[in-house]
Amino acid sequence: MEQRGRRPARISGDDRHDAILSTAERLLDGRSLDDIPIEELASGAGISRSNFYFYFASKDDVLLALLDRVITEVQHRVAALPRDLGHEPQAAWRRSIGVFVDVFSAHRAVSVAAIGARGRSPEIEALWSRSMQTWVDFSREAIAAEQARGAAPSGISAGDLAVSLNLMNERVLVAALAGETLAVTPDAVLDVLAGIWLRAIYA
Amino acid sequence: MEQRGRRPARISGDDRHDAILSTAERLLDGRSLDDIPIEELASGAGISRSNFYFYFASKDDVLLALLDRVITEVQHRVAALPRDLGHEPQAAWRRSIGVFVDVFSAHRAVSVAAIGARGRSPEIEALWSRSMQTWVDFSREAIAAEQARGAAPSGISAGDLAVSLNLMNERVLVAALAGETLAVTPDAVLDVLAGIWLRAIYA
DNA sequence: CGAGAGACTGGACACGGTGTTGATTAATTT
DNA sequence: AAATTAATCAACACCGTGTCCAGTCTCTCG
Repeated sequence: MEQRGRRPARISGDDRHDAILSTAERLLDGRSLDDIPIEELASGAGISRSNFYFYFASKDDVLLALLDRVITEVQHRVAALPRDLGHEPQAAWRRSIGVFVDVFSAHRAVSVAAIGARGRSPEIEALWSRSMQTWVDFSREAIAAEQARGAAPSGISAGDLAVSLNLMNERVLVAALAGETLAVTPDAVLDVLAGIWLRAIYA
Repeated sequence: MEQRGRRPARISGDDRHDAILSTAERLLDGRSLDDIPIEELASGAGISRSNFYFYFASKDDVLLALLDRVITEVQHRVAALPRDLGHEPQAAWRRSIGVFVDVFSAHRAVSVAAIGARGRSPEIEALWSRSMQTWVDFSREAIAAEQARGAAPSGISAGDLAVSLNLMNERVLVAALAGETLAVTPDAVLDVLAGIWLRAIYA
């Protein structure tokens, strides 16, 4: 997602780009993106407000880049997971869910901000739902396989289960990370989610 | 509601108030609140933009009023539910969930907009989480009772289960109502949610 | 070394939306 | 008919975004 037309040696351009990103991630800790004027992102990165637009088209564009990093990390770790559940399905499910909990927890501010920005930014919405789609597909196939081999009952379709459980994960995790009043405590999240998944899938 | 006739000096005021509300609900069908300028709410209600502020402090204030109506309706119907599950617990759970699905589906646009506005409006956030709290309390106690009488296993705490399942309902329902690409079809929502609740609670 | 190319700045500006003020009109009470 | 109060609107001040551009700094290469 980079268009590099900048042959010349000066590297500082990329530095600035990254400086904006890290400034954003830092400021995002404690404030919502709406409350952060572009001026502040720029000055935090040591450049002027006008020059900000040389690197990003908007604040949401910055958040998009930030989210992209996080999602890439998740995808890598998900891809490294075995496609079938092995002989210890319960532990395998737990490990899968653990990937999300781990990565999103490690980027708390970005995750929370990105979910909040879904409503106003089509790009963020698109990136997010594209990723969700792959995770849902992954889950659906695994559930279907368990149902096919008779290990799981088929009262609820694998597709509906996969969608609902993934949406639950999203919401429960964000609530915990955002410190909402109604949330599971962060260190219990994995246990609770994994527990519900197993019960919902194997009944 | 009373005070019909010629007595009250301020008939038109209340009319305007309501006109704004219904204009908002109408416009909300298809557009997000951000995309609706106050000017349009005002003109839809037959008044000038400035005069809008005589009735509401902001757009979010309108949405708050709208949401309040919906939540009041839910609370009434929830309150009418028997506090214990009777001799047909499964049907009782399904009925409870059905209340939410029914009411929020009947006010699709408002529900979706309100959830989206939680991020920026503390009042909406407060109203919503206050309501969520009562539903979570309701569920938690019912689950705890089932666990106490040995009908449900206690591997996951009643509190965590109640929070997670309610958050799942919120997310899955909104996804369906908003027509997100990743969603359960609206008429399957109740079956799927009830199915997962029962499995998660009774394992 | 000095010229040319980016990178970068600061300031001006148009725009769109929000929220406020104060004067004004209309309805009602006394 | 005077006083009161509700309702209304036009005009204004404000804020953040995004655009533009003329000018400056600094690196690199011929």
